Amino acid sequence: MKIKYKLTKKDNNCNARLGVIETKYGNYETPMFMPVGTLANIKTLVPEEVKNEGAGIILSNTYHLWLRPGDGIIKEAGGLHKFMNYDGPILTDSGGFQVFSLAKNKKKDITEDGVHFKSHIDGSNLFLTPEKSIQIQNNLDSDIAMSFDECPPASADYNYLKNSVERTLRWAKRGKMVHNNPNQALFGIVQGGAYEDLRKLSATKTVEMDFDGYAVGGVANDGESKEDMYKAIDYSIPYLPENKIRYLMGVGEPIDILEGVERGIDIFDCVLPTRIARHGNAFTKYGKINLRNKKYERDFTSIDSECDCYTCRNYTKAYIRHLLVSKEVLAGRLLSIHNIRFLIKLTEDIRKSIKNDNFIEYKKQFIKNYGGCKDEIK
RNA sequence: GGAGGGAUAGCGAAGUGGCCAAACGCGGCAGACUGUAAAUCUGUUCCUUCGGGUUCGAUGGUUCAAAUCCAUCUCCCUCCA
Repeated sequence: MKIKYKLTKKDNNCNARLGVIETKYGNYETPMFMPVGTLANIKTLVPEEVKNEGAGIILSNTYHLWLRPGDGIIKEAGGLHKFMNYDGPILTDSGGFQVFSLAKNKKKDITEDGVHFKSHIDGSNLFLTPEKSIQIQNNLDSDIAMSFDECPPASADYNYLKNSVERTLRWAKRGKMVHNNPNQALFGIVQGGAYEDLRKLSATKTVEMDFDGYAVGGVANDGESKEDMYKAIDYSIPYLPENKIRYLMGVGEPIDILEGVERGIDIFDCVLPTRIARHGNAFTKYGKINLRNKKYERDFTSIDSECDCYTCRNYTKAYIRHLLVSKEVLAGRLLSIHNIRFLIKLTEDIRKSIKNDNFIEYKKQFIKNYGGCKDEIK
């Protein structure tokens, strides 16, 4: 069955909203954070561990799985869910972002037909098109497929963006035309940088094609300012229908999630919680902390005494620091569990606050704690 | 007893008259990370009141100038008796 979205409540003071995503795996409330498992795994974790922290939809990636092991193999395995043992909803990114992130500073050729670029694995020539991306995602049999878009750098100028937006619209149409998996939702992606007219153009034209959901893309890229990112959302949201999911791609800083929710975003994904975990950092309500720091050497308390994650219930900062300093993989695992839980708990609290009509107050309080008084976490 | 080799910053290790406060690696300390080429990358690591000060086993010497040359001493390693 294809996922369905139901809007259940709109906030009185801003664009924040509550919703439910109905799937064959169960119902999931939004706003929601989706952990990223690019290569058919949430790095260092097994599905049970991700689910135990409250995860619903997770992400995986067309480009990476196309190259390795190959979407054909995953199809043979019975689809991505079976292949990776995740019996929950999976959203697959289209590969558009990889063209941007992998081929950055390298040879790539974006044509009307598609994108020629080089494999990050062996340098071989690759050609990805909107149709190909949809076909791969069909083979993966994800629950939500994303349109193949161009994700231009934040530094792109107006003219470049305009052409890019128009091409991405044509790509979206082509992808939609070949998409024929009745159990798979297909989302369109709004581009246009921080320009109001381009976002409007991209959003209205994408919505005209009638996708199952809409994403705001091209944000949080290389040195983009926060203001531009918020503008990108503000300029897109007014043109998106209320009864469809709105997805802010790639965003996962706690404050950005709050800003996104306030502007009307429903779902988020980000590599940040798992990446910074492997690099020794933990989210806390007082900001990010680096567990490798010497000050935690004899800190025999958990990362956050109020956190209900597996890691905080069982391990101390001193222990995690020891694992980090010793380069033990368990450190990255324990921190990934905590960080994923932190963002999921954040969205749970956000939902609660919207239910209680005090989202703006909740957001204000969260931001006041976060960033300010890091030492309180000790 | 004899012959040779060696001692360099927390550790390992380059350097063998000036460009040396001394490469590089490790260790230490810190930072970055937003649709994952990331269990990665970057910075920093003698002291300093940022003017400078004190270093290359120790002491003395040669020289305008010494981690680098000479002398003596201390310790370590290898080989021969």
